Amino acid sequence: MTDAARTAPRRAGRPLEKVLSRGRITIAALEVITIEGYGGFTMSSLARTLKVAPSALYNHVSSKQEVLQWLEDHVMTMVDVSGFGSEPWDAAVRRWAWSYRDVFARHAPLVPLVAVLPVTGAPETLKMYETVAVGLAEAGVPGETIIPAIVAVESFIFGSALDANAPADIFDTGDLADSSPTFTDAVRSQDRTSGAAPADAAFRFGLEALLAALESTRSGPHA
Amino acid sequence: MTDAARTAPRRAGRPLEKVLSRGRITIAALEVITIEGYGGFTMSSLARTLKVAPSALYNHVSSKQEVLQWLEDHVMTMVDVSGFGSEPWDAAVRRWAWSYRDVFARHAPLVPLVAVLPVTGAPETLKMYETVAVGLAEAGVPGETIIPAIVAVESFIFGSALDANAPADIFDTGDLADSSPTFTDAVRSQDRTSGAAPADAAFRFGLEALLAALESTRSGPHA
DNA sequence: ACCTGAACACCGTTCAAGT
DNA sequence: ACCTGAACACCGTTCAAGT
Repeated sequence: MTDAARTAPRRAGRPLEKVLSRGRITIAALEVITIEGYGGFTMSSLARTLKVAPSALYNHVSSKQEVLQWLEDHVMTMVDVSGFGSEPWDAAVRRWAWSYRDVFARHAPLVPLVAVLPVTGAPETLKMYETVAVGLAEAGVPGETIIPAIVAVESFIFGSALDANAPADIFDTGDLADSSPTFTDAVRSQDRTSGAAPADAAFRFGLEALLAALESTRSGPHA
Repeated sequence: MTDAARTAPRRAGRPLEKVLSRGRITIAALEVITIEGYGGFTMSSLARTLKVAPSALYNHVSSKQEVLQWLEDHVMTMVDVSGFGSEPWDAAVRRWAWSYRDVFARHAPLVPLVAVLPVTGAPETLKMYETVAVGLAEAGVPGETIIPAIVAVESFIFGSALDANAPADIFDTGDLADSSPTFTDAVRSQDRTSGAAPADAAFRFGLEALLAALESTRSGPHA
């Protein structure tokens, strides 16, 4: 008999795991949001999915905010870090950054929360940071530059995730076109390389700029 | 007698402007938020400041969201674009970007709204874009690059504005330090040039990266 | 045309009472 | 230890009734 089984004995017929736990609550939250969107995500709808009274949730969670923080950490596992250790450093960063942006474009309401998410309570997020930090260190990015670089890329990603949700006509100047001729012209002639969405062209521009800056900080004969 | 006066006659003793108008509602909203913060900003508190019943607001505004969009456009006037036309292009972009980030760091809850703010209803925002677009065009940035460049810089600014509100210990790994040695090391050795806040070091890194990318797109013998 | 006051349909959260 | 049901203190928004 294991220690765990001895300290937590259970009657036969009962489920092996508690109905309400961080894990179960988190995936229920993801389920609600996938089906009903963030607008339909309430403590009530979450409780309904878990077949429990709303008040029961508060035996396991201190607030809706905390559920969202759990969800945020979970969503981080969907970000693709597989390039680190298997591809050249810049390809790995590209893969990571694009998937990071795509994931949070689908979870835009979580973006503002990231600024308040301490890594202590977000183990998956920390795991991602560690992978990226190792990747940059092995690429020869100096130690004191790694955090500013990660934060800069991440800030760009979060802003771009919000921007990815902008309607296509957000820059249509309408009847104000006369007062903003240069901007209106720029909108008309904007780069649409390979039919990419405007948000994608901007993301590529910024990401490549950040990659070039990273490249210029590298030292030594690294891969 | 002016046309305006003829078409809008008023009795003596009445205020020259209506009590409730986009302008008045906007500055009342700013007042509430400055004093009570975004958490204290409700249609009720807004109405109280304007000495009016909450329901009265709906004769002038379709939703709280719309008030926030008006506010967002107003906040844009606080961004410093004075460098364009008076400084070298890169200094002008630097001044603009830093002040843009600072303004929205103080108004972080408005950040997610920007993705849904059409320039048609945001004349001040459009004015800012026009100034920046002219600045970049005169600097020799090609027309098709101007929009992607502005969007990239802006996305970086919005993400950085959120990041500027992060607590100082957000990257403290605590008892998870063992499982993330490289990241923990990087946090310990991060660049603190001239005692700048971590968020500032990251912002500088990213902004200079974007400026370098802009520089490399310039053509011709421009200032 | 624009205001008031009452009402509606929600929220997130708390807490006594049960098992 | 953890659940239920009722309650609380709010929200944003609508609408009939007034002027």
